[in-house]
Amino acid sequence: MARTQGSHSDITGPRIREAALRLFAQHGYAAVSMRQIAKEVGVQAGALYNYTPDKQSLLFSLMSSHMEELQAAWDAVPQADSALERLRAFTGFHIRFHLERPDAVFIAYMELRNLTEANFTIIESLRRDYENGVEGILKQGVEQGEFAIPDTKIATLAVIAMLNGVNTWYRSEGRLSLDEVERVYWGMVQKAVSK
Amino acid sequence: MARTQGSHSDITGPRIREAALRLFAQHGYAAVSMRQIAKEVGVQAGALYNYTPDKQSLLFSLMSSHMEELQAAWDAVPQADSALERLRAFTGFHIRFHLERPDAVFIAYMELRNLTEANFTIIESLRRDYENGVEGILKQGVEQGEFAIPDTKIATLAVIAMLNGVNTWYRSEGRLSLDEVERVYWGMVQKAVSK
DNA sequence: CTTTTTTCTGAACATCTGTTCAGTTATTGT
DNA sequence: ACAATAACTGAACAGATGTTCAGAAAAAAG
Repeated sequence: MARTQGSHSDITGPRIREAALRLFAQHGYAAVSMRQIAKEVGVQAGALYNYTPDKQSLLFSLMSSHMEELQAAWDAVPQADSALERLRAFTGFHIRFHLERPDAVFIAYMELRNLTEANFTIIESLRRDYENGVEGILKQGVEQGEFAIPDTKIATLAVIAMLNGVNTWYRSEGRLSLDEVERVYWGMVQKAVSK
Repeated sequence: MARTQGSHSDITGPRIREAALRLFAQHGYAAVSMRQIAKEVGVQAGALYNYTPDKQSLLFSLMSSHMEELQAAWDAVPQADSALERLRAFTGFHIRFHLERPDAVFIAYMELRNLTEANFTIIESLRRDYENGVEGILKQGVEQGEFAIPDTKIATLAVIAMLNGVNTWYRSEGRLSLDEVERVYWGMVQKAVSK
């Protein structure tokens, strides 16, 4: 056998990325073989190499796509004038964006150590850009006298870490709605940075 | 060759655990081979099996030891009367304990997916015990009217997630001392749960 | 219908994987 | 000094690993 019925790169390509994303998130990059990914897609392992030069590039591509989508989505959110309102918007955005992509988020945080040095540098830079955006809000709030923050860098990381935590426990069938989760977290974030 | 000069289980045993801990944290459980661990210790791979029945047991042992030490250390901290003071003590304890064992902490959070189902259940149970202790403080604070928390379960996870974040950026040679880090985080935690 | 291009198979590659175990040496006990 | 035990080696095992590639079949283009 060779080319199969209905095969098309527009279909197989995305399916490979979806399978890799799910499997990497579930078992870890190192624990997942190219043959497992191929099997999930219904294809032989060799066929994957029409879509990625190697396994490492596949991981990097998934991570950089995620980080760029994150940044682009946040850039698209209209910014209010007051720092408080901007921070509230960020809290909601971050929670919702991350809950929509648990696998990608998981990989972006857990598989950094499996990137080559060059690829790691790139992903880290993207992450810093995103963090700097948040720190900008906190700095603005301090300047305008809205926030009381001894160290905006730490506060940035603390806020993000706190919000990321939602991914470890939230289940859509659970006790709380997305709106309620957002409200509870916003309450804590808002108080944490206030005077 | 066979038994080597100066070999002793009291020495080799701990060295295997240390090597495994560092390597698992650095590259991930699945990415580290028994031969790599053995090489680090200066021994052949077969010798490891005098100290662990298999690789999975080694991982589980490292994780459960960490969780039990964590719980024991927290139990040993004298508890104040007021919830506010207990929460302050917890904040300091948690930050310091975690910063002293970055590798063990990393593994305990990242390698859950590489545990067998039975082992996962045990580790999860230990983690819940620890979390319940924190939630107890928050509940007490709410009852005594010291704290304003709409959902103590979420707040517990949020506080822990925020504090865990310190491990991702803190460096002992860095800008801030441990005391300063503790003070900054306590400021945020305290405000986040207050009225 | 014929040609070209795209997509995939299936086998092969060298190397690595966790684990077992008979045999060998160092240490400990008598 | 010798016997018993503890600690380790080195080879072997069956199978999995990432990656390459000639060839074959389906789809698209002419």
